[in-house]
Amino acid sequence: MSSSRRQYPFHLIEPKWQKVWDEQQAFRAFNPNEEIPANHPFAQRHKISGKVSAPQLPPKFYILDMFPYPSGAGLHVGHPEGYTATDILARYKRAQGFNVLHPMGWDAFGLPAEQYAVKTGQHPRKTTEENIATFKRQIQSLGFSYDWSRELATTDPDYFQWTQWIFLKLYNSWFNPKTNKAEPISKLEYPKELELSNWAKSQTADELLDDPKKLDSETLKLWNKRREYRDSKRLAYVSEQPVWWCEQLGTVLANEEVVDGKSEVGGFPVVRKPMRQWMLRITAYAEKLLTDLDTIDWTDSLKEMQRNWIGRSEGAEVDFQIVQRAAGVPPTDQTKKKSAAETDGSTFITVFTTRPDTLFGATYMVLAPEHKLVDQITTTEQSEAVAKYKTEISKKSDLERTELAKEKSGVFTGAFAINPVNGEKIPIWIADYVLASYGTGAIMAVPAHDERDWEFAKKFELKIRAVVMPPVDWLRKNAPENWAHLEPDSFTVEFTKIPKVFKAAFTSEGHAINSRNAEVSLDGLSVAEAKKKITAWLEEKNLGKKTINYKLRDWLFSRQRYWGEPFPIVWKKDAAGHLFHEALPESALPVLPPTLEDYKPTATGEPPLTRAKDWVNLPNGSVRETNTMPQWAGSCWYYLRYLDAKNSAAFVGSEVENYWMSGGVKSLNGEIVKSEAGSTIQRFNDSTSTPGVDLYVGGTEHAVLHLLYARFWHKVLFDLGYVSTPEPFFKLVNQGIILGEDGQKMSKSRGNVVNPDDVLGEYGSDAFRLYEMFMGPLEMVKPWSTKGVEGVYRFLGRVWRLFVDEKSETEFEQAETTTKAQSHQELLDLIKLNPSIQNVAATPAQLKTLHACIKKVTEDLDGLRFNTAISAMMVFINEAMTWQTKPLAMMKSFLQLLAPFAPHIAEELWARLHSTFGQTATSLAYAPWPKFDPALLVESEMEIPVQVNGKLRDVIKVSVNATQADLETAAKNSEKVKPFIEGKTIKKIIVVPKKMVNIITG
RNA sequence: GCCGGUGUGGCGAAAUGGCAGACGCACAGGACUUAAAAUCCUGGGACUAUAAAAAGUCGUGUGGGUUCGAGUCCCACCACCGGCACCA
Repeated sequence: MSSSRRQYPFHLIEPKWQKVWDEQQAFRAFNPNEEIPANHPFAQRHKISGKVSAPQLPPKFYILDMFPYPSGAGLHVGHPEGYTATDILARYKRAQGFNVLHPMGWDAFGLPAEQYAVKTGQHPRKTTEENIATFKRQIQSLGFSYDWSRELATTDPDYFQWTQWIFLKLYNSWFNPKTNKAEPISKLEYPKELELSNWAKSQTADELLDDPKKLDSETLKLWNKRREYRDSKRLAYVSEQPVWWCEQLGTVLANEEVVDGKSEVGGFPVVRKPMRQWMLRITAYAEKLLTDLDTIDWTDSLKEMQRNWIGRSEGAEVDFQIVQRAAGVPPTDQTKKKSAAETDGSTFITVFTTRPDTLFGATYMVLAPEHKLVDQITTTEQSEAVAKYKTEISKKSDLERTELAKEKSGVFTGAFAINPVNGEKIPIWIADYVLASYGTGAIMAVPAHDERDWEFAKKFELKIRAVVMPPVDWLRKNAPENWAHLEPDSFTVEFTKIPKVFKAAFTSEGHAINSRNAEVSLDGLSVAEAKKKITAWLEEKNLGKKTINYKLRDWLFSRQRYWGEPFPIVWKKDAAGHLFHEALPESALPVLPPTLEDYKPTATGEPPLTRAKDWVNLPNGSVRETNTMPQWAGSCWYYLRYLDAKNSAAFVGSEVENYWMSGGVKSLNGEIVKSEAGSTIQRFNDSTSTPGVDLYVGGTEHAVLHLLYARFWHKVLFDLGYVSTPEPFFKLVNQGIILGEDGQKMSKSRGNVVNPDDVLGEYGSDAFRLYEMFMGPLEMVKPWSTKGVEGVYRFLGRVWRLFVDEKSETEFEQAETTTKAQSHQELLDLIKLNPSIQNVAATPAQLKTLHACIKKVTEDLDGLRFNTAISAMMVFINEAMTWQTKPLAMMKSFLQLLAPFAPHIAEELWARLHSTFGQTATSLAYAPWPKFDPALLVESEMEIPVQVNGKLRDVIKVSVNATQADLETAAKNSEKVKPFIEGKTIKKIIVVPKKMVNIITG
């Protein structure tokens, strides 16, 4: 990099002020009833000190960054983009008088540290601590106003004991559909057949288990059944099911961590493998997670991503009776109803459809190859083909199964089902285009109105019947030849004339045709009407019911890793040898992981923790759970721990939680409103603070992972009464990624990675911060430009020279290169204030320039438009450069505007202004934000554009008080306008007061 | 395929329906300097015309529309970016 002349001594200024802020603890945020030192700038600004309760504190403002994973590579230029935005806002809100909470911490569990441990044997904790130290140094060198007293790392036992504590809450809760919220498992109601005898009720579980002789086998059986029932209801439960297993990573992964059939981390192949895993019942919250999106201020695209991920579909479940069964199984009585069918297990297949209106067009059925009824219904003749197909499918990766433009495949089972609306006997197939994991794993196929069913039916020559009326122009294109000539009238009324097979699937909406039986007719109804009618009929006949399905699956929560939170769970055996799990008591927290010599994952999927035999086997004979929690666990609630980071008695104190998340006492005065979706949200009477985190900034990569998981945990904690808001993050903004200088994504292989340390060394942190914000709108993707950094750096140089005496700066520079003995402060003291700054009154023009700038910067900060706020300050400086005399008060105001963006240079110049004029400087960080005076912005004259027929011809100067008539006259008299209106009739003159004049000629 | 977003000078970008291109970069010319760097001043959308100026025409992805007036609103497309994708 070029070693051009330094614009200003940022290398002395920046460390100086960072040290001052640190010594003052200037950015400590104070909790209710926390001791506020009288000499703290916050105390002085708000004239409070000592222990102050929530109502006496200023209003809260919680500004949060997505905390980083401290990788070995150190900070990249993308991190400070969001951090700078939040820091500017934090400083701005502090100046406005808010009690600002702006914390930072470390999402420190994770694979890289563990992989490094596998390679070198170095404990992941050591690697993690080193990386955190690097990250912290880099972040601190940027002068962010974090309250470091609240720093946390997810790997600290003091932290993760509460992560484990929250897991216990999940474990010990269930979702009560009657109250629509999570409740303690102790309140679970058991079905009648599982009720205990009075004697058994009087015993504790341990008593029963300790002395199996006390138990007759019936009681033991019942006890086990009750446990099974209870365990099946928990929000954290164990399930043996096919999960994503990644051989290379040696662990299972959540759906959200699998992208295109590969692991999101590392891009390794994943395969489906049935394993016993911990799951979290996020699906119970699908509806709340969806509807509550309406109550929070996120971007549409982000909300849409979450909506898509949750994937709500309304439709119906329909029961199809099986009429031909595998050899050796007697045919069932076709008149049997569902309830009877349930007990014999296999006479009905239930499908899910979003188009029950097309039920009359269902000409075959398809089951997923993994569907549990497949083997039972397959006929002897077809059993070989079915078995072969199933084997083929199981070998395929999911990527191969979902490959685009793949031809449909499938096999007939030999069995048939009865279409309940028309009694038709339809074949049952299995095919991999039906997914076992969605809906019921079975579909009714309506080839006339579904692309996939159409393709399948064409390939295997299955019956196709149209039951929805397409529009005429669609018919002209897609009806068979002998129908193509028909005129529109032929199609409108007589349904019998409609061709039953078209040349393609018609999937849009239309009126129903060919859809009636003796009891019900859908013919002529719209899709919506037909759905309603047929669903009602199905429900009446006990053949089906209205249903809602979600794409969202329960969250696979265990990993076969070392470097994660151990589960606070042990496994025990009862007297009959049944294995069951049990929660450790809260007093056993934190459950620390053992130290291992070998951190390697095992090929079998046995977690590495199983190697620590002494740790795993407890003296009482029980065995520890050896899986660990995923990295997302720690990030699900860190924003709550910041509120009360040192609390050893609770994950967060309730008074503290209420102040920061609900505005403390303000929430009591606030309005409780129902959202459209019916959930309760809190709004405050004053519009200044909002429920939850007021502003959360981070990358879009967390749109469906972290942000969905954290909302889920928060809602559980809300239901259980531990937090006071239903949503954690009120406003959320995604910063756009920063590309390399070549417009490509930054990567080592491209060699276009910009190292923040280099930029800081060359231009200083104020310039770096300013540039990150000046590049463009926060949310946009934008390429890095080193020349652009130089541009804002030059701007800071101009600011500096506006305030300091150039001669004295030359002396300073000479002193710096020659006399090494002087301290930094002594060197800085050589620089004197620019004599053109004087304690005089400002001219009206100067005031106007300043107040225009205050207005623009204030409004832009409120709208997070940092780039244009910086432009406004540049305009001010360009103008101020031309002034002979610069009024002191004005220059102070400008520094206050600059301070959130470039805090070091602003503090330095602020201190100089005060000392030079014999004033005492209080910290700029707490100086009240300047207010603009609209009266000063009013002009006496203004320039008005004059158009003729919409084309600009002149700009005239008129008095602001000019009437419409004045404007008309002035416009017509303009020398430049005259040639365009001479000899023409003026049809109309449009005058927009204070805006423009438009003359329309004939 | 579906959903969301974005298209404006050489580049990053700015514009409550009312002077398109603020601000910055790059570039060009000038001042200062032995010279360079740094700094300061000036210029600039394209095209036509001109010695120069004045002036004119066109111009915000494309094509329509609404309006006295459209980058901005409406309709139909195109391109790029992001997400989802055999979810019945």
